[in-house]
Parts: sequence; C-alpha cells; structure tokens
Amino acid sequence: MLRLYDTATRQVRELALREPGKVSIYLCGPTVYGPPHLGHGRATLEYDVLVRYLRWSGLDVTFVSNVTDIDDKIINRAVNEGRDWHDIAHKCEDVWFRAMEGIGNARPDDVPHATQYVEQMVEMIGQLVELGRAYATDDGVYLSVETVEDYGLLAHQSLDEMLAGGGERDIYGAELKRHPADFVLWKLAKPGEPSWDSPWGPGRPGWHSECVVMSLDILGEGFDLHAGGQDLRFPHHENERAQAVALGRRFANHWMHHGMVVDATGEKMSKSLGNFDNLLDILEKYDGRAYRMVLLQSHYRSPVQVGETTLTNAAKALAGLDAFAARTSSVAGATPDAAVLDAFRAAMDDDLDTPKAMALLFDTVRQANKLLDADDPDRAAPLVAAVREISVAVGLELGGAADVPDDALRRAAELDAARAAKDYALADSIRAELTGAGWIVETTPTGTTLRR
RNA sequence: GGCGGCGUGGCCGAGUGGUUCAGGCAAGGGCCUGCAAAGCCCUGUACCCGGGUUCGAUUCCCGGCGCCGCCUCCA
Repeated sequence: MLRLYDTATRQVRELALREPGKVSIYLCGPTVYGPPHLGHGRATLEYDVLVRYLRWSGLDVTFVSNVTDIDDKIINRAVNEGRDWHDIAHKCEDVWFRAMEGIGNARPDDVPHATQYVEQMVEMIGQLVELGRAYATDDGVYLSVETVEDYGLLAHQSLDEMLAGGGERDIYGAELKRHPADFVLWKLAKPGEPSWDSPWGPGRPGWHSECVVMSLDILGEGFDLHAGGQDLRFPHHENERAQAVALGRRFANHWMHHGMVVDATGEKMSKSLGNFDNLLDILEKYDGRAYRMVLLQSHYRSPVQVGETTLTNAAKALAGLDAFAARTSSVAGATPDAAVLDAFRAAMDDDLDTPKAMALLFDTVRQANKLLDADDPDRAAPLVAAVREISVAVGLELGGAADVPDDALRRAAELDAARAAKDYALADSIRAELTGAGWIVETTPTGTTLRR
C-alpha cells in the first residue's frame, strides 16, 4: 500500500484507508478569477498522477476538487472591468477545464462550487457561534482560534510563534478581532457587493469555510487524504481543520502538500517566468504531455523549474517513448513483466517516487529495444506490455502508429519500393516530402513507419 | 525574528556511509543504415564552505554561506 509523507505528523506513513479498497481525496481547487498559471498545472498534475496510479492499483477512488466561484479577487476584477462577477467566474472556469484537458488531467469525480454551498456554510457558522467557538463583529463572523486546542498542527508553530514575526500585510478586520489569528468565516457585504442572507446580515463566506463543508458533505468525516500546495498548508488548511475540530468532527486523516514551481533563476515564478506564466501559453508551444513528464522526473515535494529548458528536454524524452510506442505497436499484448511492475509499484508506493519510476520506464524501454534489435519480439513483449502499463498508470499517452492517412501510407510504400529498386534519389525525395508534411519518417528493415 | 525545505557532473534531477552504478537532455566516439531517422554500445575525476564522528562522508553531527516557501486569504 502507498506510503505518503503526511504534513501533520511530518513523516512518511501508510495512507490508511477508512474503507478497504476505497480512497477518498479532497484537493483544493482554483479560485476562478483569471487564467490558470504554471503553479495550477502542477497542483493538478501531481494529483492526477496520484489518482491514476491508485486506480491502476485497483482502488476505488473518489476524487473531489472544488471551484471557488465567489471571492474578493473575483469581485475586485468585476468592479475593475465593470463586468458581472458571474460572467468572470463562468468564463474562467471554462478556460480552466480546457487547460486541464490540454495537460491530460481527468476531470474530478465531483467539482463542488462554493456558491452551491452557501446555505450549508451559514449553517455551519451558526453552529460554531452556538458552540462559542466563533463570534460576530461589525464586519463579519470570526473563528476564535484560541478555542481550538491544537491550532498550529499543520503550521508546526504555536500561536505565539506565528505572531512573533511575520510580514507587514494588512490583517483583515484587525481592529475588531479578539485575537490577531482569528479568521473570517462570514464577510458582511458592503453596498453593491454580491451577498447571501445570514443571521448576521447579508454577506459572503470566507475562503476557509467552503472546503470544510464540501469535503465533509461529499466525502464524509475522517476522509482519507486532503491535498494541495505547500502554500496552502497555512493558513488555508490549518483553518479548514480548525473549523472541523471546533465542530467536533473528524477531518482529513492524511495531509499531502506538493512543492512550488520556481523559475530558472530561482526567483519567484510569478514575476520572472514572463510569457510562460500562463498555462495556456505552454500548451500552445509544447506537447501537453511535456509538463507531466517534467513533474514525473522530479519529486512532488521538491521545487521544480518549469521553463523552456525543462519542457524541451521532457518533450525530447517523450519523442523517444513515442518512437518506442510506434515501433512496438504491432507487438502483441502479453502479460506484463512482473519484475518491472513490482519495481514500479515499489517506487510509487515509496512516497510517489516518480523519478525512480521514470528511470525504470526508460530502462525497460532500452531493454525492450535491445531485444527488438536482436529480433526477439517474444522476449520483448512482456517488457513492451509493462511499458504500456506504466504509461497508463501515470497518465502518459504514448503516440502509436495510428491515424496515418491512406495517401501517406501509400507514399511510404512507394518510398520502400524506391529503396528496394535502389532508386535513392526518388526515395530521398519522397522522404523529404513526407518530412515536409510533418511526418517523422523511420525507415526500418521491415519497412517505413510514419508518426507525428 | 519563527517554522519548514533546498544547495549533486554542461543543463534538469534522483539517491546513497565504502569497490560499477539513478534517469532524462545536451556533448564526443563507435555499431547499424545507400544516406538519414530510430535503436544499441562506450566516454566524461558530480555532490556549497569549514570543522567533527568514522578505517572511510556527497551521504551522519555541529557551525557557516547562499537560495526558496509559509508566518491571515497565493497551487
């Protein structure tokens, strides 16, 4: 079974399942106020790999990831551009899922929206107030963090330590709060702002409430895994957890956090990556699988550079795998090599050691190529099958020889005929023509194959 | 200031107390090929600095230096 680093306990430990054979996962999704950036790509790809691997392992996975469709950032943009906030949220969500498709991410099983859960959030906030864990002020309702006994579990810092330093950022509602770390559950609306009714007056939910309500509603108490970026560890996840604890409800059993995307000079990505900042831009320039490969070749908790160099390298590595897939498209299905799959599982189960898994994949490809070079397809077949399995398990679709139009196939046959007749001038001209048409032409002893 | 993490060969990026050792990309040489492409083989004195522990440290400990994330709403 999978062993995963758990932020709460700071150790790699087995992902214990609430129900045998079933895995419940909640991932904090996007706030839809702008185009998805590179960080979002990683935030979704890492878990797409996880979910696919778990499913491949035979587990029944329920994967939930929300969309925050009401938030200050959406409202601010609406005001600045004189648009309806719904319009921004809807369009951004469309763009989001188009980008997700582009990088090969499967849609989560459930995509709850914050606006669908406002009533339940109001209800939960009411319970927290009743319990004396939350209180109303002139501008909203706040959770009293001092009433949460183990507040700071994920931050690994006590309240005092958190307050010891810190930035000079504005603290929302600072003057009215009982404790500086108290966080807002309900924001009372200012004139013109979108709002919902509540016992404390019209307003909107604070950011940290939706994920508690939605995860508990859909996945239930004590669900298996809660995931997100390391930047969400605190305050977002800490505060989600605080609400559940304050309610006396069991929350996530295991916490997974992935590392950030950094740029080539090590500076903060948001400023320095320029035109690659937008996820859609990379999809225009690179194979959608390249980003996945970059991430697979590094560990999910490490910072990763995503840029021209790393994406280009990954695309070239993929080209090799595609060539292999094309070369082996006619190799009949066989029982995958057990030793290879065992090694693959061992790597993945060790805190998702995808770099090791990829090394194994490339090694297996090399072994299979060697056997094919030696004209021994029978012994290559189990290795080929293993490569196919691993590709599926990590979500890499390898390009085969399929979808070559008839006229191109005819030209390829003519190329072979010309070579057989030693009419190399003609052969070269046909090859040039096909290459010019965007085909990768591979002339082998058994004939010419084409792929894109 | 606090908490967490990182510093590996031309580039990216794993990993480990010790003879050969990730892997990808790039480079050089070779095999194969009509020529290519693809593939295969070979090559490159890597582990931020200074101490310490040890028969032996890139790997453990201590101290530096540099970088990154978080410390109230950023994946």
